[in-house]
Amino acid sequence: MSAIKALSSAAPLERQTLGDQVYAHIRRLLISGRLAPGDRLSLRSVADALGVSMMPVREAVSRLVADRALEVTPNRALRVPEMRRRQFQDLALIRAEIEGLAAASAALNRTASQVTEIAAAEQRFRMLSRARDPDLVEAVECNQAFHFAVYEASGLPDLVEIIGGLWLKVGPVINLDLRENPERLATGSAAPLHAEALAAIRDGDGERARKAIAADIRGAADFILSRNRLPD
Amino acid sequence: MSAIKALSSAAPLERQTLGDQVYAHIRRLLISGRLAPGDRLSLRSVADALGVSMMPVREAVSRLVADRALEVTPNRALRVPEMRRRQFQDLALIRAEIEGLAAASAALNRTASQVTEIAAAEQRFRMLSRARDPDLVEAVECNQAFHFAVYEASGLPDLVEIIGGLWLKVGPVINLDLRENPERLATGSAAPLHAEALAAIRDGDGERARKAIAADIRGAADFILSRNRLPD
DNA sequence: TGCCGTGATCTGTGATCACAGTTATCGTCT
DNA sequence: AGACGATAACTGTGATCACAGATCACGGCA
Repeated sequence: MSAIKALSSAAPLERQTLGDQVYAHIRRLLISGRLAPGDRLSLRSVADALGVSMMPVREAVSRLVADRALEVTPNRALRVPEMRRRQFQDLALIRAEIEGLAAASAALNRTASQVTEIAAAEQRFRMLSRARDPDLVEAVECNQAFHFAVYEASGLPDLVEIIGGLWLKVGPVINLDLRENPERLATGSAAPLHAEALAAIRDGDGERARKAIAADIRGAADFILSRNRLPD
Repeated sequence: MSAIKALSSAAPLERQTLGDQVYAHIRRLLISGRLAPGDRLSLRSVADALGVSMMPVREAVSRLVADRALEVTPNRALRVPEMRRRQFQDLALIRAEIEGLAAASAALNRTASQVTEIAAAEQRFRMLSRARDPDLVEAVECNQAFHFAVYEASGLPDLVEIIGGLWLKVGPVINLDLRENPERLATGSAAPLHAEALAAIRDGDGERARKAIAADIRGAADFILSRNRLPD
């Protein structure tokens, strides 16, 4: 009996179906901006590219369509949705509020190890934004790592999931912009606001953390809106 | 050419696939509480019950699983997730903030016709909560209609969608509770808080609307938590 | 040269089959 | 009678086939 106990105790074992893997793959492509608004896909081409059958792709795509991260037009065309200017503004407002809530909650509920993790992510991003010729893909990933380190520290997994859905929508726009305006990394106010958020979370000051994260989100959104690359 | 113009102007034509219909069907069952936490389903039984093949059900279920409205256990069992006490508390906090934001936004952005629609929904709910032997299913639907009339008036469809996902999670718990404690309809503070929210939205007072909706949500959640029917 | 019909090709959607793994049932043995 | 074990039924997952509808390119008519 002890052998069985030993096995069962070491088996969290959440299985990864092929559909889950395909979902994670396309999701990464979207958040990192490698799939840009307007890009078209097809179930069969994705299936061939990933070396799987059409079924797991269908499962993954149906989830992404439900998330509004992809859309199926009435013409049966599958593509990354275009984001209208108005919608991008609205999403920035929503994100500032929701991610601000997560940051405030993180300041109140974070554990010590979470603080060190956030600090490490903040340092990585700061170093990268000061580098002479920063790797943009890495910068995007570092920014994401910092933000979600904060959000995870909120202790509200349902909230983190909602934020993940929001990033899935704005990811293509934000990262496509960063790729075209790399100077924003150095000149933007992201790095100091991250440092401010980290300090607030360390001090347990919820309102200060909320304001820092909200300002970070609004700053990036305002920059992109000023470049006016969005339709409408 | 004028004939073509006449045709194209009258064709929004968003098609409803079978998968969409099955999704909407199961979603209604969940939000109205007819599928309770712990209930088990199977793809084939649902397909047979709805008279369709297994495929549309798979598509609908995969979306609901992504929404955490259903779960597939490692044993390949498909069921409505149990909600832990802590998660329900967290969701109430999140809902108060997010739905409060929607209410505040509604107070600032609502149109005249939206105000009349909200007022109509408020009146229907008030009448029903005062009735001697109220139809519980209808009461649940009226409550939902009022809340979403408010949220729609925010002019933020992305926010409404997020709230829909939250209701999908808490729906089974809330409506199961209401079914077992029908007296809460009359004794609870839902009706006056709805009236307060309506008045605030009519006056364009965002903060008052936010507080009223947040209080409504917290009131219902506190009642359910006091009944202590949730595990953990 | 410009426009429109037409067929080949590709699209997502739905149905059916195959399979490995689990659960439940029933018969058998002690 | 009670516990065990084999077998049958059922589970979600994945692959393959079928189909209606849409797109695109090519060719013929004006």
